[in-house]
Amino acid sequence: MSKDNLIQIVQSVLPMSNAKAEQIAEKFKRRKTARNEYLLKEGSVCSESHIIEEGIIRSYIYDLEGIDVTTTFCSKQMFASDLLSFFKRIPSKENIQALTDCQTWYITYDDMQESFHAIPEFREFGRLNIINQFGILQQRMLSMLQQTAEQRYRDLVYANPEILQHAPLKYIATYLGITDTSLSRIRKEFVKK
Amino acid sequence: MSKDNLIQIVQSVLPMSNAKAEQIAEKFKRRKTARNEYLLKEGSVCSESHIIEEGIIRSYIYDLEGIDVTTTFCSKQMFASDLLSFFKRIPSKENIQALTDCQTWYITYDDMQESFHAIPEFREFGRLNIINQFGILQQRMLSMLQQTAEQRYRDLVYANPEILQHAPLKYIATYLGITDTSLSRIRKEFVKK
DNA sequence: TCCATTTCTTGCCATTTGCTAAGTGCAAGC
DNA sequence: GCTTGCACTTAGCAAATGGCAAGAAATGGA
Repeated sequence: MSKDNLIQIVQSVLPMSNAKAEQIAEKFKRRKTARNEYLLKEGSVCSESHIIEEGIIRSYIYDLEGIDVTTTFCSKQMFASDLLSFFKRIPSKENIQALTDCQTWYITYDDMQESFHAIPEFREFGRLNIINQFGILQQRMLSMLQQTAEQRYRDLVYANPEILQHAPLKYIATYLGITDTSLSRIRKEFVKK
Repeated sequence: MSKDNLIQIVQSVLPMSNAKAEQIAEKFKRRKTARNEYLLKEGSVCSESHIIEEGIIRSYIYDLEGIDVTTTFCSKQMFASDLLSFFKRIPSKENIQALTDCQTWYITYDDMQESFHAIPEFREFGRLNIINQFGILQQRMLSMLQQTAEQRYRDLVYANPEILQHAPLKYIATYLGITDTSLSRIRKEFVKK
């Protein structure tokens, strides 16, 4: 029930003294979210940024034809929020939903903003988090440019096996940019090997 | 030769007084880069972040098979740098090269860092820039997930026609995630319509 | 100007992926 | 037990894309 986990996560993003890490961790509050509940619904401004302590979260949007497209899966120690909505204070196009029961640590925009200007280490911490998110997305973009759907599926299986256990196939398919039919075929081949 | 252009760009990212915008613009220096010259080579730490006043820039990396993959095209008013390398002070995997003669405004890491902690408006400006880059990448990821190569090409033609005029087909192809052969065929169909 | 190189197009065929529809298995609720 | 809905698989065919190779067109240097 202590914030030790959170403090460790903070220090893994940016090494700093325990005292400073505790000061930053103080700004976060805990929340439990039940399976299928939403952390954010499209149309509202994202006012909380979550760090996941336990559970699996999925973000998705509806495209022009009203089809649901998975934009992100998040699991332990990852950040879940719509950065664009959170920092620019604009309505979100994303839906963020718990795929399993979740425990998260979250900070509100107002608290973040206050700490951002008041605490130099928080500034660095915050900026680094955004940069890390950018790096993750950049890596994923590269995989879209270079790799086949099967390779992307293979990578996901090795990197985040727990996601596979909790997300239905159709969610994984849109995350990989293919149809559920194709993913089913890929998975069939994958089992053979 | 004045910094008026730059000041306008700063204010378009984050509305602020002329005085503040000038203060931020003061931190940037001008550079001319000749066609084919590099703003960054892989292996070195990115120590300058550029805003393009004139010209076209391409970023690319070599994948595992040594094939060159275009990660970004940048044109007027866009930002060119390897954010991961710039902010995390790690060696870059990217190469950033001028496709045409360019004029850019750039800020060094040290100057950025100093202003980031000293000037509240600069903090907001800097953070917003990263967020905007993130948003651009997110949008592009969506297009990879939902759209066909032809749709992506079509969007690029309308959004950045000047890139098409200066980048050879093979660069555009890897940017879109397809082969140059396929892009040639897509382009052929495109002309018909 | 001429040559060499690069860029782009095209054809042929293989592979991947999409689309539609049917069928199976499973779990929840009546 | 039965129905219903959902998740997943499978099949057949169509469309998109890739791989390779040849040749045309454009470019850049000497």
